[in-house]
Amino acid sequence: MNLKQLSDKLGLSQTTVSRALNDYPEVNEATRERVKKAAREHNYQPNIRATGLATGKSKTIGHVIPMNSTEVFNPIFGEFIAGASQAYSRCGYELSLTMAHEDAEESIYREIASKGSVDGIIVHAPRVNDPRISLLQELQLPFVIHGRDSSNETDYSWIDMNNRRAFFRATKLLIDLGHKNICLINGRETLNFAWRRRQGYVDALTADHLDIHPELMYSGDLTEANGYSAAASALANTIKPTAFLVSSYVGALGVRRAIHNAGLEMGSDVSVIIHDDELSYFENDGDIPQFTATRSSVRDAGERAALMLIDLINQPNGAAPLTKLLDAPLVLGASTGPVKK
Amino acid sequence: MNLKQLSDKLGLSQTTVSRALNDYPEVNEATRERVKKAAREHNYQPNIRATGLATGKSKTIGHVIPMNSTEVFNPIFGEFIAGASQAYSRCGYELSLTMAHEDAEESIYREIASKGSVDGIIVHAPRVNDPRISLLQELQLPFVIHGRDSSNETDYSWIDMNNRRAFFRATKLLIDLGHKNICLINGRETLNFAWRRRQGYVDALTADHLDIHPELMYSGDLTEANGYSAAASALANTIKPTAFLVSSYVGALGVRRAIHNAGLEMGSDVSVIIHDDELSYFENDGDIPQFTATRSSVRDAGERAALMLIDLINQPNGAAPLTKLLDAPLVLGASTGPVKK
DNA sequence: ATACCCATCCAAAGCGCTTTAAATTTATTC
DNA sequence: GAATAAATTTAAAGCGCTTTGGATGGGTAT
Repeated sequence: MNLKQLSDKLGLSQTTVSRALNDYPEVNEATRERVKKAAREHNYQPNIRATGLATGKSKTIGHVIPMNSTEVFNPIFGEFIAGASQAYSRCGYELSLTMAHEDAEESIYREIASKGSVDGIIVHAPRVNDPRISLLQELQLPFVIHGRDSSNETDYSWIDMNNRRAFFRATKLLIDLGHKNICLINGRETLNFAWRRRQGYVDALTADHLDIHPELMYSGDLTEANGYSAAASALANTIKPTAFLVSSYVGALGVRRAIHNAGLEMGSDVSVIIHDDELSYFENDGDIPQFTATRSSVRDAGERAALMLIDLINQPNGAAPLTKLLDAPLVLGASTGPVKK
Repeated sequence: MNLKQLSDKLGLSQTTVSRALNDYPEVNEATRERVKKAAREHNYQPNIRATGLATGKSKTIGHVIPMNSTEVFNPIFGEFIAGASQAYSRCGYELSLTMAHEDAEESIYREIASKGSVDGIIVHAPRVNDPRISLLQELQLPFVIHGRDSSNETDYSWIDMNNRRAFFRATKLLIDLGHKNICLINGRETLNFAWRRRQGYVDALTADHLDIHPELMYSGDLTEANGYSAAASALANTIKPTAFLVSSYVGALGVRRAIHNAGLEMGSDVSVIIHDDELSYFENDGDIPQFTATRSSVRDAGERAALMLIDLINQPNGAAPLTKLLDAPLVLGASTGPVKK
């Protein structure tokens, strides 16, 4: 069923039917009701490509997920997108997903822009000194970044949590508990979020005049396996950590395994603080959460980011960039305690 | 830059330019080269909506992810989609993602179909007696299911692993090791895959004339937390299990925690076999994998499913359904051993 | 009754592409 | 060299929608 068929059936012009359905004022209320009823009955849906052609809008938002050579698909992306899609379905947008391998990244973004299949895009996992920002500015495609690029001074829209601050506070807590050898098991530090978390960690140690040991700092894709091997090798180190600061729940599961394997108890022998993105598969709550954590819902961030982008798209051109900084409170769980003498 | 501008610049008709770019035979080779060169230089990309309107194809595949009230986003979906998207980018397709809440499921599928925004869809997480199959058949939209509905006798395209067989073999291995009280920690058994896995488990017990204890069978979203609480309560049971069969790696991480918390050692005190979907965040390999597992790559399944669907779309109508059954070999790891007397 | 105003509704153009039907040019045959 | 066939190219229609620029007609003021 298309517009023509529907309007023929109603004995009206396509113009009137189209206007009735899109709530234009210049159509009689009785007519509008009649049209809407018929549309419902015949299950009429305007062809999205035709609408797109006519309006120049696609009502589609692109999400571009960077893939590096390790080919790891981070569950965080899924959770963020689940949040975003709630906003999309409320606002009548569709979601188009693209995986962009690092080596072809620029051409992928250019192609998306020139193909005109999306009205805007969400940029995931910004790096330190990320070339995508200026590229997208050049391409004139509205975008919102999940995260920031601290090294970029230009104006752009982003939503992020306060990574530096969160890890500063987490480190401070461990220091206050008497820990001196605190091992940081971080995400890839070419990524901006990880870089800022490390800053928070370093700043807190510095503030308390504690030594910074490079051999206590790990960085990489935070898989369970990597969390395990980082923690295992840290525990075998000459400078033996009494506490771990882990950038993700999943990585912390590996850390927990390493701690157990070393015959130690988490919470008493060794303290652990994680950052908890509140992934639905990895809830860390309850009366006493398993892990002490800085906490910030990535699903919520996804929903907010989507709404910001939709705002951006609907604003007249040259709109001021939107930004949102989320706080990640520190939640006490069972995995931290005073250092053992 | 659009077709008209490009052809004006070249002094050719739109027809010829379009044909040159789409490799139609009726255009002079020299002309074709000239056109392609110009297109490259001006970074011309045909407008996808216009192409779609003209051809009636959208070159887009829809993935519809079911969301139930627990709002859990399974990492498996992400991994499957990562695989599928490889096929899409090779074949020039886009990927459109929709989250479908259970209560509005039918209308969402209907809307997708009538809006015509996709050429076909991938159906995730089929249930036992899944109404979506007949719905999609009625809607005449090509589709491939990741999984099957064993209760549906009609012909449709699917890709699945041999769930029953895999869990039969896994159970058999545990029985051979002397285990009698084997606890099944399964996914939601309204989902077909989980239902079939349970069949395999029950069949193996039955084949060896072992008792089937309902209190040794758990079913639910296989999160870490649920895996933990299921295993913890099983271990506190009067019929104390000496082995666990866990439907996912993530769930098994919770089971592992429960085992440790009970002061037991995995592999010696308690055996565990999991199903390993080879999620990139949860590798279970190495010389001796952490867990003994039935193994099947869900990313690979995603890629195959995508190719199947593209085949289906490009075949003349009334094409025979495509099906693919993947085997899930049993891989020995460190988590299994003979029962302790 | 006349002029003017709204409230409604409609015909047709246009979005950027593909494809049919036809025209034009070039090559081949006798 | 005329007739015919083959190779190229083009004009124009059409995909399904929105939107511009009128029509149409009843209501109101004069």
